Amino acid sequence: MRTRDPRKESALREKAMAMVVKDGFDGLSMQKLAKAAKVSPATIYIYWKDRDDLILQLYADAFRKMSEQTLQDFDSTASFKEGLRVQWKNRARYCMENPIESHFMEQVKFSPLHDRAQAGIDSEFMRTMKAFVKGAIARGELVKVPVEVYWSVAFAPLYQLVKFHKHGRGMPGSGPFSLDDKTLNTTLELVLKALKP
Amino acid sequence: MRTRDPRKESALREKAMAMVVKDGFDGLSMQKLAKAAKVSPATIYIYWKDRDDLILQLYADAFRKMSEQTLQDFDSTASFKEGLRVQWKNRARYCMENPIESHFMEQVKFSPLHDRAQAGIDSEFMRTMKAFVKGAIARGELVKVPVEVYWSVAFAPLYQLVKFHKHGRGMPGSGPFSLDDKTLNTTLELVLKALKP
DNA sequence: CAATAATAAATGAACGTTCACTTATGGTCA
DNA sequence: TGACCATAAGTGAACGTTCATTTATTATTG
Repeated sequence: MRTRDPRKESALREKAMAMVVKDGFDGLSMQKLAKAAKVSPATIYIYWKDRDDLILQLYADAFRKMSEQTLQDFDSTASFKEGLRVQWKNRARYCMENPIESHFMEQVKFSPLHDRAQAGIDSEFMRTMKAFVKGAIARGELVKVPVEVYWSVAFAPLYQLVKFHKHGRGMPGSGPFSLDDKTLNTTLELVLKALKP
Repeated sequence: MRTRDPRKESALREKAMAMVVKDGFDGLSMQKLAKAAKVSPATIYIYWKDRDDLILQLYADAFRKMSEQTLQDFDSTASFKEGLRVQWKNRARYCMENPIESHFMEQVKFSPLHDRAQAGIDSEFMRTMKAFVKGAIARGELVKVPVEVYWSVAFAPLYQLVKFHKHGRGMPGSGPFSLDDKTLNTTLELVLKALKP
């Protein structure tokens, strides 16, 4: 029995995400992907059922990786402030170190595939995050608000900063922008201020 | 000389945005669009140069409308708090009253077309927003931070709430979610707290 | 009548996917 | 050890369909 060549699969994964990031989902054609990864179009269908299955699996794997890295060194018994700080640092680091993968995730998030992509994921991650919020509220370290309000205030600013960074510039008409530790901390402090009871 | 039928153009505009919202940019095919708007495919090319031109013009018009509505009743001499409140209310109202149009804008924003789409826009809107921020900082009503940090904290939470609302549910695994005035105000208060010096 | 709107039909290219086929390899038996 | 076989990996060319766009022609109106 012939064995699979793992380099083929990883080449396909890499090129597929790069194509989506560069040209959107329109830009991901199976034949162009095959050419970019130097395999036959038919080979893709050995690894994935079809185009959607490929995208969905790429998303699921990226999500798993992002989740793990975001909760690295996260101590659920620590204070809210410390917990959120760790999550911010980790998430920012993940985005910086895996720009294509994280950009790809964002593309899926804002596509009609997002529902199906999220559906196939058992989210330990989400459960941990929610427990963190509930605990912090119970201990009086966090203003008592619906979880959606919390999420919007706690993380949306971070995502926006990362988006500015990825784009290389800030507001339209502004000069170049690069997300450094100082900017990240400044923003985190504002968010912590907002969420303090 | 024969005159254009404005109903054809508006049908095309409406159906085009609806198709992008429903199925993403993959889903916007010129032939399907023609069928949906009950015109010949060739008719589309009377109104727009090509597919990209169509999308770019739809975006430019939507952006203009959004800008106008966001700054409706906005008084640049009022306090920062009141100014931001007006902007939030207006923006939220625009999104609620024009769900397809605003969703379409978001799709463009997260697509590779975004740069070209923004490039063709003379943004009076952005200039007003920036002047508002600068003035508020100068008057000591707003914490002194880079404009990107301000933007991330001041508006990203609003966009996230609208996204939850459009999606009809909050965090994955949570129940239904609907953005009401109370939730909007709660979040705005948190943001104002964050941005107060 | 001149000019433009609007169309039906057609264009070649690109799409996702499959088919018929070849190649490589771990296990089996000598 | 080495020949052989079953099995899955991998391929190039082709499938029918749909894509964006154009062409040739007709319809409408200032």
